[in-house]
Amino acid sequence: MRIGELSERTGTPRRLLRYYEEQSLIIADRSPNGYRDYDEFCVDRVMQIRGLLDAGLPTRIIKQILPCLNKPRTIHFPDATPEMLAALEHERDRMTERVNCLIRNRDAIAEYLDAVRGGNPPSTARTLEPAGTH
Amino acid sequence: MRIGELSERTGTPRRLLRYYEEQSLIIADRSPNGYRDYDEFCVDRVMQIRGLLDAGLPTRIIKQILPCLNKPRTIHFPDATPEMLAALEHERDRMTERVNCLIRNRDAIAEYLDAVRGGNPPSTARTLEPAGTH
DNA sequence: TCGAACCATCACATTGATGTGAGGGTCAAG
DNA sequence: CTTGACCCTCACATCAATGTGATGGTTCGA
Repeated sequence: MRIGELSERTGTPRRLLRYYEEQSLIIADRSPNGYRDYDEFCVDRVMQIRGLLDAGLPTRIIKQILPCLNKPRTIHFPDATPEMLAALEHERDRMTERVNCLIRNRDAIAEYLDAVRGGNPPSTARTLEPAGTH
Repeated sequence: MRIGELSERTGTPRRLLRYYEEQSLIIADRSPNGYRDYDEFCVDRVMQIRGLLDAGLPTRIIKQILPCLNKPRTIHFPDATPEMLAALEHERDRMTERVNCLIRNRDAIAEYLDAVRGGNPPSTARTLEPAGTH
């Protein structure tokens, strides 16, 4: 499929698809005329990239992570250097922190909304502390 | 406390503390000499801001959210317009999506790491789909 | 009184993720 | 053959979150 279709199917501007390619997040074959030719698989891939970006990960990290998230990853383990594994562990922990922080604050918002709309103010004030971002 | 101490205690560059103030995320009194004078409470506040920023929320949104997250929020409900409540709901849902996406991908990384280090490859390949970011 | 260590504002630079447009090929349908 | 809808590659603009430095005021201890 060409870039226009991928763009429509993923809701992603063409500009960004080219950008993701430039950042080595996706690869595209080229038709003889030079047009990008995307695999069907790219649809999921792009959605995943957008999700990770939206979750706050930079492309640099996503590029590292993606190879481990490939669907048939049972087959070939990429060349996993110790440094790379350490980086992954670190990123996993950062993501956990992020999740906790997000959940805490989201719940606070939800609680506030419930209180405002339910008419009964929350009984106990809750203290919020974001995860330490060292 | 002055900006230096707040900077140290929160691990945040002074530049950013001034920036957060410019974005109306924190407020500082001024000493007669013009120095910023921060309340003790600002320490938590700044940590929270950093957590939210790190979680991917822009300052514009954080500014909207923060008033609802104040500790003694049992006392005075801010002027909650319907539009504001709707915005909060929307943001709450976005945060939920974000959380789900992060968890999915984090678990995939964790599973990969476990597999690599445990020596036994994962038995079932899992398909990952990020939350639709409309 | 002088210097070190604070603080202030202002302003320009950078980085990552994007927007936008110019200038120019490809190709199918009319 | 021409037109419209694609595609290409630059390349510059923007926006938010930061870095960095210039220039100068305040405070305090040696």
